Amino acid sequence: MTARLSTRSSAPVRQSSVRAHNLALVLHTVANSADPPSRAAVASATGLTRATVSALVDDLIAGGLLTELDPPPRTGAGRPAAGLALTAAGPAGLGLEINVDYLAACVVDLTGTVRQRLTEHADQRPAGPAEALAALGRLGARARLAAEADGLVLAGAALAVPGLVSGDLVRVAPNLGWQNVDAPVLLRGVPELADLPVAVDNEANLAALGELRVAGGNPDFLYVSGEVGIGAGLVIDGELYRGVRGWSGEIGHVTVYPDGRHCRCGARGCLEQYAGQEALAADEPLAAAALGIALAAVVNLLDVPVIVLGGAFVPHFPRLRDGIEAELRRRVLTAGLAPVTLRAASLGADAAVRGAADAVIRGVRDDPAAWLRRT
Amino acid sequence: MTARLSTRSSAPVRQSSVRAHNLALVLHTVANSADPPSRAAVASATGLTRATVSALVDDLIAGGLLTELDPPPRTGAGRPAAGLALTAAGPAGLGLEINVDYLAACVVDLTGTVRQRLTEHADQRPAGPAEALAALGRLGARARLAAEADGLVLAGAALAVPGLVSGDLVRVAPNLGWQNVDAPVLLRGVPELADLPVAVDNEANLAALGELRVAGGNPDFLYVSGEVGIGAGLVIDGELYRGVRGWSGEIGHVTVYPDGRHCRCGARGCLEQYAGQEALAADEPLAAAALGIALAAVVNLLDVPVIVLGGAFVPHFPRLRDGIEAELRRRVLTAGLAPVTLRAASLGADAAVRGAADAVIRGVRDDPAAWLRRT
DNA sequence: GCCAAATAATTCAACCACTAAACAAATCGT
DNA sequence: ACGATTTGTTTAGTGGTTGAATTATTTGGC
Repeated sequence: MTARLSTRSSAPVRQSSVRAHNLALVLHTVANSADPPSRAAVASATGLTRATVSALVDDLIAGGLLTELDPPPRTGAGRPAAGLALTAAGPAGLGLEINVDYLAACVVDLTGTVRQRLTEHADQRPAGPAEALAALGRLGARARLAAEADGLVLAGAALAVPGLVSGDLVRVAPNLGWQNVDAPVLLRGVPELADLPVAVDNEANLAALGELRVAGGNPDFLYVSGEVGIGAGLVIDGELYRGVRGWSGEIGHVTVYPDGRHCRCGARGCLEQYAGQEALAADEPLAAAALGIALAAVVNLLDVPVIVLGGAFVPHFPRLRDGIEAELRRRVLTAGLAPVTLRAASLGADAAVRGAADAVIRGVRDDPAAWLRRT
Repeated sequence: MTARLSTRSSAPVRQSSVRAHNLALVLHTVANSADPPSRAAVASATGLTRATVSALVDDLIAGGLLTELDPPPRTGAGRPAAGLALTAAGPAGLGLEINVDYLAACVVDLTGTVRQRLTEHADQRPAGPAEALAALGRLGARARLAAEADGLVLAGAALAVPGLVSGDLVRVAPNLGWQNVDAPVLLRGVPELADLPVAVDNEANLAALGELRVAGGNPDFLYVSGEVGIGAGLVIDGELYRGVRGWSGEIGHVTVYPDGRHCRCGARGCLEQYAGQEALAADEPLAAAALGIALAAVVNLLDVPVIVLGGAFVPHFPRLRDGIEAELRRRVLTAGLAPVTLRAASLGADAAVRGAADAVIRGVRDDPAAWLRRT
């Protein structure tokens, strides 16, 4: 079975694209193998010939993305295989997060291991964007130095923000009081980060990516993040769905009770009013029902088989679970055909920073050819 | 700019995949050009060289997908260009639709022109699946014969059903009273259709595809179909999103009033109870508000910029518009940043059959290499 | 009327990436 | 010690794209 290339892309395909794709394919295969696979194992897993895999692996080793393991795992007859693994001392991603009451930075290497982790607790609202991001940049610079001392090379950075992001611009971050902030420029004002490409994304989106990495299992789920507001990251087929303008996942403002409580967004009956952090802290009895109603809408619309509750929902999960599941059973049309799985996130408060760092190395994994070209 | 091949596909890529992709690229370029383009124009539009385009075009002409226009459009100095266009007498798609009170068949050629159109009005519920599909098959056979008399060759058929479909199986079609019907097998029971590949999909999904073709413009929209029930087809980046199990788009059972009217699905307050065909016919005052609440949820979750109301909503659109838009302005978080466009469908009752036929030729357009290989 | 300029399309050598098959290397079992 | 077995590399061959040169066909100036 040969691949159907995505038709929508209106760019021509050359031989070099074939190589780029197959490099990524080999890298993914190695990354997703339980044990370090041999070149031959990769070949049979991918459908490429051993000759091709050898050539690709040579490139990946030369580029510092793969390593040949020293003590070859020996099994049965035949020439012993050389095990392949992702390089730990290669490209790494810098994750950054700003939120109402803390800053965080985190470095993750190609294998997904967290190599550095720094946090700074302080109210970020009074400082304003320029100052807060400068402080975050300094935190990131410290993490970078420490990581580079370990032999890592940063491939880029990603910033998690609690707000709406278009492209690289933070359009609105209500809880920070920000509007139209060009975060990458401000971050790169810190000299030690000046050379890094910086991406910006919504906090819930990146947290969802973090959960995807850790959960490992299902590549289709909705991650619901309970912070001051409620946001959601939708992962479809292992890929984050950001929406046309990048403003998807605003589940906190889905209407659950049309004539209900007034919300700070101007509407009435938003989910946030019944299941936001304040409502949860007040032991709000309607929280589970409200969540169930909103989540049932998501499942009816999108046929998502798994829902992951993260952030502030995690400690409340045991209390909320039954109520949510009851509403899902009742309100999801296809509940009888296949149940919806509900679970708590496995990552805690650092899901977003970690997801941000993950997003960077995911970029390297998905397009290793770009990394090899870099020199 | 060379293409980033989709990384998710875990299949290897060979040179033949490159050709397959570039064949599709050339075909799309010709299809989307206002005037019949020359090979040179296609080359500069795609980024391929003229040599490559010539070779690809030769294949497409030999395979009957493209035609060289006879009277070459002359412009300025230089050798006159040979205009390229999709072949009208080439592969065509057979669309089939079964609904509560009618059967329909329709043949669309590669250029998107409807070449045959047959309808049969009758209540399909008493007959049962086997008989209803046999009747539909006979209707399709008549359309096929007429089309083949015009020199068309059917590339396949697609069937639109008002119900939940997994793979090729109709799991539930409540309004028809069907359960677990293997529609392709029953349809191919009609000898004249025995050789056709038959795909099955939800009626709203296919109607959305039909609308995509006709609308031409925006490749991101939600199509909401008001039939006996309310379904929705979500088109993202020109591609239909079907959900993990194919059960997306059940907007009719999104909750709008949690303690509202009882719905036949067992839940309370479903949209269908306030904006279904019956409610519309009864001049239901809550219809616009209910639609607005449900649609706002979709936009908050998915950031869809355009909503198209089709089916039974079309005649009621002028009456509903203001009410829906008011709710959207109020309840969509990003309404202030960019408005949501609401419009009535441009296709009428035949959207689904037509979309079904379109889906078939879309398959040919997206993978012309498969068609060329067929012989 | 003829030649130059211009544009379209084709031809051909070179290149790149993959395949298939033969070959080399390294181990196990007897 | 030797064959069986499996891994990894080498080499020739194939398919597909590129780029430059070539051929084809028109317009416009003199």
